[in-house]
Amino acid sequence: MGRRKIEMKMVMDSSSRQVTFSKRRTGLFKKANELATLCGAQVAIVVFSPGGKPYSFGHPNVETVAERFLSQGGRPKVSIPDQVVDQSAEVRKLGRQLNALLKRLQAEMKEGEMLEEAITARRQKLKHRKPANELNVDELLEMKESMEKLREKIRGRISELEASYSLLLLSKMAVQQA
Amino acid sequence: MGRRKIEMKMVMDSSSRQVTFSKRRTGLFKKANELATLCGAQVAIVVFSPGGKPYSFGHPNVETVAERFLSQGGRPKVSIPDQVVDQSAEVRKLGRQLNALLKRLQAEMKEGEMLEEAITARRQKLKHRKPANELNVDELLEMKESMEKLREKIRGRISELEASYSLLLLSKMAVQQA
DNA sequence: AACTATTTATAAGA
DNA sequence: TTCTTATAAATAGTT
Repeated sequence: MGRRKIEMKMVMDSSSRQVTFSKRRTGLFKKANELATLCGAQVAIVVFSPGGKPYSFGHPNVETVAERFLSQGGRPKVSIPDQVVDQSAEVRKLGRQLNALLKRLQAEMKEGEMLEEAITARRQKLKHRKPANELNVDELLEMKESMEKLREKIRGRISELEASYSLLLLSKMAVQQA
Repeated sequence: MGRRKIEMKMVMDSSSRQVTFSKRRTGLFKKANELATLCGAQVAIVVFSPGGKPYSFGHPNVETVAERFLSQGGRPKVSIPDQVVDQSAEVRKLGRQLNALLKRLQAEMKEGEMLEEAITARRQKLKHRKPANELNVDELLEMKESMEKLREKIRGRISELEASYSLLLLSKMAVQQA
């Protein structure tokens, strides 16, 4: 007797389920490897077995995919664990990246501050030529714009921070696959 | 003509490669979904296409898989003495705090957005009573104030983030050295 | 772990 | 991208 069609529902027998998991995980990782080889794509996979054990696959390796995700911050939010790498080194690396992000964020906030000061100064000058309680709408718009830009930048940085943070923690929790 | 066997090498024609990628990525994600359904497994996948676009799959979703790494805490490579177990719990605690901080930060940025919207709305109302290109200084000051408050809050959160992050790394190092 | 009868995935072609 | 089809590949049930 050969293969039979099965219903796409949770396999009830826990023993069969474990066998199915093992076979299909192997198949999944093989497919992933073929996708990477044939197309030059980078792939990272994490799976928890029904028994709760983590397994992972990465091409060329998980850290590379993780770093790429960090640096270009793809729209989808994704996180990855690790295989057999030196964990402490990886953690430090991610840590440095996180710190760099924080520094950039702070620099950008300072920049925003300076923008605001420039606007304030300009407002002071204009005061000499206008009634004290009235201001040009252009000024307000300019200020609003700088505020929006600042917030946009900060929002972007926070997304990056969250991604970095997830990766940092995941890499710490990485477990070697048998 | 139907399917033919292909060599497991990079597909040379870039157009065919793109087609192959698209088909196989679909297949991979389908297999991942079946693995999750049949076995009750949690799965997360990230793929970069040859063109550099990120794709992801998660069951139930990628964040949940990440969280699971966090909460069930994969143990460090080195066997841990009893007292260090408490430390890894401490690491998780700090991790939760850091997450909470990020959430608060985002909430506050949203709040700042709403403030700005309120001001803009009010400005629209005032336009009916004043020349179109002039505005009350009170408005500007109010806007400036809300902007400063927002920035102050964000600055505070970043300090907290940095502190938490440092503690997190320190705890991690302590665990690894033990 | 192996073995196959079948189902499923997919390379080409349109 | 989507569909069709011949065929390669994966795998459910069994040993």
